[in-house]
Amino acid sequence: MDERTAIIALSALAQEHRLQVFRMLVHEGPTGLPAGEIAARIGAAPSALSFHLAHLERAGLVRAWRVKQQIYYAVQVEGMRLLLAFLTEDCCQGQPELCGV
Amino acid sequence: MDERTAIIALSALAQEHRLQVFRMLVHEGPTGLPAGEIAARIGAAPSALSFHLAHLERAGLVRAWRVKQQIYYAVQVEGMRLLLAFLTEDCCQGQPELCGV
DNA sequence: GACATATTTCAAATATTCTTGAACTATTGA
DNA sequence: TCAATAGTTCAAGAATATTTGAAATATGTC
Repeated sequence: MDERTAIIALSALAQEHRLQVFRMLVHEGPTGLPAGEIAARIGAAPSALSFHLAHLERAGLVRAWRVKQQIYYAVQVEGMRLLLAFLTEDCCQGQPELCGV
Repeated sequence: MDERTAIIALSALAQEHRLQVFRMLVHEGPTGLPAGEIAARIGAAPSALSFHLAHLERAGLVRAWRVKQQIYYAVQVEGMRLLLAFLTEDCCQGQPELCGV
């Protein structure tokens, strides 16, 4: 992961509604939830939610697929994993015992 | 960690200069670097850097201490650890094998 | 005390992000 | 084909965040 991508992912998570959505999807796992159900649970307008889901998807943190009229969203674990790895990369000049990560 | 705190930490990292500073400090480890050295390395104005360092400190991601006229900054690993734990909390309804984290 | 150095604070200007509501697209079922 | 359902897109306005430069603070040195 490069810095630009990491900022897209971090800014995707650094917003109240999107963080709630992300955590909801992390909790749900691979089954995912349809957009409308997510909007109802966090109490957001459909268009606002669509904006937020697009940000999370662009960041590689969630993926989407259609089932009949509904669009399901689920967490994309690989994206999360890459982000966490990027943040802890090269910790303490390669001597992680120094900082305990 | 609660949601509010997580958003402060994530938005601290979701900015080009601050992410550069954070990664620089992760790399340096507990020794840290003085504010002026950080500003010089990323090419930011002192007042802008001060603003960013304050954001990172408020987020609990770095800590600061004075040595003569200089103020040193170093990564605060516990803050980073708490954030990463928060993001992966309750993954897949407690069945992490479902999503491979 | 006077000056130099390192950094922070503040207010204004600028830039970016978020919300809203209306219009639009895609899919389904009668 | 028509109407209903589920979501998305768009443009405008509102809210937030960032940069800038000047002034202020804190510490150390002569």
